[in-house]
Amino acid sequence: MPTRANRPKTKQPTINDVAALAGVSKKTVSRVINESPLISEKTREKVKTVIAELGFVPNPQARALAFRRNFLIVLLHDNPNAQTVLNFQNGVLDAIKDSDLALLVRPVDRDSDDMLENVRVFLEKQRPIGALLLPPISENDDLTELCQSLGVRYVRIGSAELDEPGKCISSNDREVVEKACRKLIELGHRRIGFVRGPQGFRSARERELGFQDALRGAGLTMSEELIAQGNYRINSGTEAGHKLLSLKDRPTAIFASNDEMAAGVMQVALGNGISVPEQLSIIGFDDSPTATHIWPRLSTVRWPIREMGAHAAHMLVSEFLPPVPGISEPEYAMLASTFVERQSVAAPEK
Amino acid sequence: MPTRANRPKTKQPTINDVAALAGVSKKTVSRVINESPLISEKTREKVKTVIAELGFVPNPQARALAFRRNFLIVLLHDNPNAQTVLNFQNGVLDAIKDSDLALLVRPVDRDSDDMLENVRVFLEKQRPIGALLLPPISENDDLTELCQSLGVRYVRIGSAELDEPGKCISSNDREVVEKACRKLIELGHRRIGFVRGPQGFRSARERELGFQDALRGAGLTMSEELIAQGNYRINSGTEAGHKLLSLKDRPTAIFASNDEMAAGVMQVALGNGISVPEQLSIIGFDDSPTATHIWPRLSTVRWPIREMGAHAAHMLVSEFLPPVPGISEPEYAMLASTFVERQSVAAPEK
DNA sequence: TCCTTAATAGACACCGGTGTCAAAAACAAG
DNA sequence: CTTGTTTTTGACACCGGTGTCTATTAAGGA
Repeated sequence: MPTRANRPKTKQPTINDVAALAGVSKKTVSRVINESPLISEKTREKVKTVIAELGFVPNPQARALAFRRNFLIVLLHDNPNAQTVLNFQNGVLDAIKDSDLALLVRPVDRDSDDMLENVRVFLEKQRPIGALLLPPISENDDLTELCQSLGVRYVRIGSAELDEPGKCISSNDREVVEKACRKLIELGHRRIGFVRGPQGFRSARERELGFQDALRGAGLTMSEELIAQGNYRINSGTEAGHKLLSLKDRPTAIFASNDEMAAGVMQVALGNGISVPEQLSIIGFDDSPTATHIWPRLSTVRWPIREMGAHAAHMLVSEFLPPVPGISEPEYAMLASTFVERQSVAAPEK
Repeated sequence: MPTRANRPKTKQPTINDVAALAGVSKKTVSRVINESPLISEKTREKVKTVIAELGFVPNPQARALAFRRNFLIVLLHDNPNAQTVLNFQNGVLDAIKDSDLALLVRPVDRDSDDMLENVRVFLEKQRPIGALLLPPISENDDLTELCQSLGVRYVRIGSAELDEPGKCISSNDREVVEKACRKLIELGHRRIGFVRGPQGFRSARERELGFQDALRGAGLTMSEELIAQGNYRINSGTEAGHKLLSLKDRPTAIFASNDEMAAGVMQVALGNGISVPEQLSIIGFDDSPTATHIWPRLSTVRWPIREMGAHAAHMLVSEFLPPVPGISEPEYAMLASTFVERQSVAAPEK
C-alpha cells in the first residue's frame, strides 16, 4: 500500500453538528435519517430543518462501517456483447440515479479457475447490498450460492428458470423468435437457414427453440444442412453465410441468432451478388446499433435490456430506490421482447 | 431510508485479531498494512505471517472512514457513443484488475443546470481517490476545478490541452485524419465531402482540422457546399448523405467525422444506387463495431480508447496499481491513432 | 392524585481502521 | 555505567455513523 491519498479540502457537516444545532442526541438524528418510526413528529421536523439548513449528507463510509454493508450494487458480467452490457448498465443507472446507491462494475473471467475465489474476495471486500448477474454467468449456480452465503442478494438476468421468484428477470425471446420466423413462413419462405448461437448459452437455446416452434407450427422440418454453428461473432456469421449460401438449393431466408452474425451473413450475400432482401431475407436478434447501421436495415428482435436493467435494480433493492411510475411491480419477472421489422425481409422471388 | 440491509453471514478476521495473535498493537499491524518504513524487519515479518495465516484483508469501509478517502476511482462520462465509453471502461478495468481499487461509473447530464451540483454531491459522498473525465465533459473546466477543490485527482481524456502535465491523455487524431484524407487525394479524389461533428466538441474540431490540413497540403480549398453538419448520430449521417449526394457535381469521396455518420452516408449512397467504393469512397472515424459490420467494410481511424483507459488509470493512481510492462511511463500523454484501410475506399472512376 | 404502561430520547459502546504523541527500546558516545 | 539520540512501539482519541439498553416523558386507568 502506497503513501496516503490526498485529503478532501472542505469539511462537511457531520451528524454531530446536526445534533448540536438541533439540540438533540446524534442517535436521534440517526433515527431521522433512517426514517425510524420511534420518533415524534415534532422532533423529526426540527431535525429535518437543521439537516436542510446545513445541507448535511450522511457519510456513506461511516454508514457502511456501522451497517457492515456498503450502499452499492455490483454488476457481475462476463458477456461477449459489449453493447448488451452497456445497455443493461445504463438501465441500472437509470434506476439508481436519484438514490443513495452507487454501481460497481465487475467483469469476471468465467474460464479462470479461481473465478469463484476472486468474486468471493471482491464481495467480501466491497460488501455490496446486492449483485446483478448478467448472462451467461447468471446461469452459474455456484455464484448464486456464493452470494447467498455472503448475505449478498442477487438477481439473475435472462435465465428462464423462474423457480426463484423475485430473483430472476427474463424476456419472452422464444415466443418472439417464433413469431419472427412465422412471418418468414407467411411470406412464402420454405427453405430457411438458421445460424445457431454458441453452445451452452441459454439465450442461444431459447432462440433455437423459437425457430423450431415456428417450423413445427408450419409443418416444416428442420434440416441439418440449413443449420450453421456460430459464436455470436461476425466471423462466425460470415462462415455461416459461406456455408449456407453455397448450397445448390440455397435458403431464401436466414435467421441468425444475433445481429452481428446476421451482419456477417449479409456481407457474404452482398459480396456474392445476392441481393437482400430480394433474393435473401435476413433476420437478426438484439436490435443492436449494427441493425440500423447496415444496409438494408436489419429486421431483428429487440430485447428490452435497458428496461431489464432498471427492473432488475428495482427487484434487487426496491426499498432503496425512489418509486418509478413504469416500474411498480418488482415481482414482474418477464419483460416483452418485440419483433422489429425493417428492410431486410421480403417475400421470396418466384 | 429503508429498513436495514441484510448482514453478511461470515465473520472475517479484523486488525484486532491479527494484533492479538501477533502479540503487538493494532497500530503496528496498521503500519505493516500500509508499508510504513518506521517498523523493524522482525516485527514486520511476524505480523505478515499472522496476516497470511488468518487470511486477513483490511476492511475497505473502515479504511475509507479513517482515511476520509474511498479506494475508488470514478468514471464521469457524458458520451454519445456507448461503445467508446465501454471500451474505455474496460481499459480502466484492465488496469485496476489486481489492485485494491474499484471503479464507479457515473454518467452525467451535461445539459442539466445542476450538473455541477450533482457531481459535487456525488464526489463528496463517494470520496474517490480520483476521477477520469471522458470527452466531451473532459473539456469542462468547472468540473476540473471542482475536482481540484474537493481534493479529487483527475485525468482528462482526449483533450488536446497538454498544459496540465500528468492530467491529460489524448491521441494524435488530427495527424491521422490528415493522413487518411491525404490518401484519398493521392488516389485522385479532388471533390471530397466532409461531415462535421457536433459543435463544441473538441474531437470534432480536431478531425476537421486534420481534414483541412490535408486539403491545404494538396493545394485544394475547402468549399462550403461540400460540408455538412452532423451530430455523431446516424440520422445526421443520412441527412448529410442526402445533401452531399444530390449535388449536381457530387463528391467522389466523403470523410465523416465518425463511423455512425459514415454508415448513414453509405446507406444513402447504396439506397440511391451509388456504389461504394467504385463511385463513392467513404472514410469514418472510431473503428467502432459498425465499421466492420457494414458492407463494404469501412476504412476508418482507430482511436486507442481501451489503451487510453488503462493509461489514464495509471496516470491517475499509479502508486496503487501493479506495474504493467506495456505501461511504464505515466507521463506519456499522447497515444497513437491509426488509419485502418478496408473496402470502402478506392480510386475515383474516370 | 397516583401508578402503570407506552412512546420517545439519550448515553455509551462499537464498527475497523488511522493520526498523534508519548513511552520504551536500541544504540552510540562520553 | 550514564546520558543523549534515534528507532520502534503502543495508548488513546478519533473518523461518522448505528445497536442496545436505560432514562425520561407523556398518556391512560384506577
